[in-house]
Amino acid sequence: MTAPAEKHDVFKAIADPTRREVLRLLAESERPISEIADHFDMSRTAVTKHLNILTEAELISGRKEGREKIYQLHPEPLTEVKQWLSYYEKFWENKLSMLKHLVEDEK
Amino acid sequence: MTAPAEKHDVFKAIADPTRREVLRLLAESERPISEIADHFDMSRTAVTKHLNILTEAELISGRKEGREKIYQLHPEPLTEVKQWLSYYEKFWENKLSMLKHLVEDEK
DNA sequence: TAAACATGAAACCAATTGGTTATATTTTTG
DNA sequence: CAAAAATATAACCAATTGGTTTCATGTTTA
Repeated sequence: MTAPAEKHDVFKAIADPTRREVLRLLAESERPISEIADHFDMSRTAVTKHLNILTEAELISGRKEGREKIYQLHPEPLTEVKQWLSYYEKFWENKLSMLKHLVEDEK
Repeated sequence: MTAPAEKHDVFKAIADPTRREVLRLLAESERPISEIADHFDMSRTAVTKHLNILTEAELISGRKEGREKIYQLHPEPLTEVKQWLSYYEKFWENKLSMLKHLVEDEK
């Protein structure tokens, strides 16, 4: 009803350091595959597979432009991670407020 | 010099839905292995492996108490994910503020 | 103390992951 | 048009992942 049964969820997509680096590159600017691949010490084909996984998680999308395929960032799915994290923030916020008490007691 | 060369990084640790569920359970309260395992449709041994991975990421820790091993949550490493996310927040902040407006309108 | 309980550890397995090389297709460009 | 450029696709492979079953060990407890 809500999510379209995502094949690769965003948590798995960002689990790989290469894919996180791809996201960082595309945050700077959109890029064709070959330019992305140049940043890594692996084959273009391997990079393409990572791009496919990121695409399935809807974190990026590619459009064909002439003989190139240009990929761009779509950060929206990261909100799911942020929401998940927010549940745990209270645990370290408590420690912060405890710390705040300590600090205030010292005044 | 800083981090002790973590074998399993936190991004990989939270990539698995079973492990995220374990974290949620331990957020409620600390629990022995058998009680954690009762929540899943898999063997206790399989759950133990997930607990080991979470332990290596320092997201949980277990102490032996009699014949039980009690695990508890350590959410601190999640700050690494939060920091990573913060880099991308600027990209969706516009959309979030739109959402905030919607929520506030409902009050 | 014997049985039950909780865990640990080892061996094994299928599927997935992350990579490779080789070949084909489409699109410029000289 | 022929060659170069950019990508796509397929077949393959080793390592990792996520699970299993079996057996051993330490700890209560009846």
